[in-house]
Amino acid sequence: MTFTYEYPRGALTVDCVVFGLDEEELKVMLIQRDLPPFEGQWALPGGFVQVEESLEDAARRELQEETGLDRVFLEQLYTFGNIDRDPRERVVSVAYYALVKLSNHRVHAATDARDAAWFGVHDTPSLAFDHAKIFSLALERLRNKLRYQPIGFELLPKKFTLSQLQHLYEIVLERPLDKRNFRKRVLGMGLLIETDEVEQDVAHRAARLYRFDERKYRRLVKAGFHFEL
Amino acid sequence: MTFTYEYPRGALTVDCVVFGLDEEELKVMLIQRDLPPFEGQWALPGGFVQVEESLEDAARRELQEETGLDRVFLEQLYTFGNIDRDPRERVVSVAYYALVKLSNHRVHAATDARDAAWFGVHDTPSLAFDHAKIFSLALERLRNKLRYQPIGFELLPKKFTLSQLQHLYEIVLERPLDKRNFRKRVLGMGLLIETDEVEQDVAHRAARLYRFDERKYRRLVKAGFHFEL
DNA sequence: TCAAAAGTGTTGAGCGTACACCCATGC
DNA sequence: GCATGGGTGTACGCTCAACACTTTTGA
Repeated sequence: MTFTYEYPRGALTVDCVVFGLDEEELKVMLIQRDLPPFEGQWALPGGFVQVEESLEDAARRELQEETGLDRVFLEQLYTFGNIDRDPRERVVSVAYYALVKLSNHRVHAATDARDAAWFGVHDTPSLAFDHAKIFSLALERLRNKLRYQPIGFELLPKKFTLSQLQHLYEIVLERPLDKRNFRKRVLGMGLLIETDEVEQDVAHRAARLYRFDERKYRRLVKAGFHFEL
Repeated sequence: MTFTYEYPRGALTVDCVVFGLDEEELKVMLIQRDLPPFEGQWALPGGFVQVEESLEDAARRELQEETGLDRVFLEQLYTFGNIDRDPRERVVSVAYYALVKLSNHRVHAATDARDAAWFGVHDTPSLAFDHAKIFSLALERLRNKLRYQPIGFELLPKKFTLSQLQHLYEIVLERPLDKRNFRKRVLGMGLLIETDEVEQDVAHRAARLYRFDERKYRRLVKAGFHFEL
């Protein structure tokens, strides 16, 4: 079966830059292509948008199919449409970036490690197509957005310590932060709920666990509040 | 002549939200459609992306063809890909927003006023497709971006008074600003070049004209500076 | 001389930043 | 008891916001 049009049409794809946070590093999920072009090279997960699915649905489907990731934070990044970005034909790609709680998903990546793996963001292999450009834009966006939107919590488990949160910011922004000032600011916003639990199995004083108060955040935003850290 | 593919392909369009600044108001350029669907309704300028042109080229070409605008500031906004956004078939649209110096372009809009016209952003007619959504996202983006990037100058003539600049900010942000604080901040950044000219033909004391120092701004950005107002 | 907008400084409050020590826990 | 990170308060400087009058020019 074929489909015929009066004018030539380019193909449309989605590509996803998936970020996860290791203990010590910000990571990105890459897959190893097993079809030409760029066979054997690493690339961002992604693929063709089907004609009866929305862009975001396509991104989620591809993530699911290629990496096993599901129900992640996903936001549109930019659309790449240079003529020669794919050697085969004209392909326009809508890029998304995703944030995942790596601890939840570590297993998937490991079991399927032959063709999907996490790389430190400073330690990526050379990428197929213009994926290096997409990746670097995503990283820049993440750094900017982290400062004025509470998206960092998407990278942490539901319950986390203030130190974990601080390390997240230090790792992504690549600069040290003062502990007392950080805690003052973050607690001062009133968006963290103190749980009655503490860390387990640590060889020192156990830290208190907090949750992000999503409901309260939404309410405050409607009232004109804007997060900043 | 026809073009045949193995899988069905959606169409790809660009749409442009063009902003201009009147003396008193922020305006948006709309065109009146003279083909179905939505014949006779107002819509954003835009059209199909050709297979051998980049997305930005397509946006510039459509702007030129439909509104006569040329060499404007243009930046990608977002890509809209819901399945039913076009009643005919699947159409994905890459939206751009543009900023123009309205004084330079007022003539074009006027001479071609049957099918292209400026509307106050609070006084727009109902729009075809999902263009109302695109427009409102563009407006939101403009308001945010104005605060931390020097894009406002794109809406003013090359040489402008500090009052014009302040009014621009007041109109777009929709709140009054203190004159002395505004001048202090904006001059304090050192990005305005004082010319030796003043306003002409005003019925009161003529204000000094300034230019934005684009070269210096670029240099500062490379050194880590970030504009904020 | 009047109208209309240009231009100009100071002060107080609140915020961000820098900084060091004791505490709790597990080994 | 010691190593490891958890948790806490203060003081200073700077930036931001509030605020009113004089000057220039053309009509």
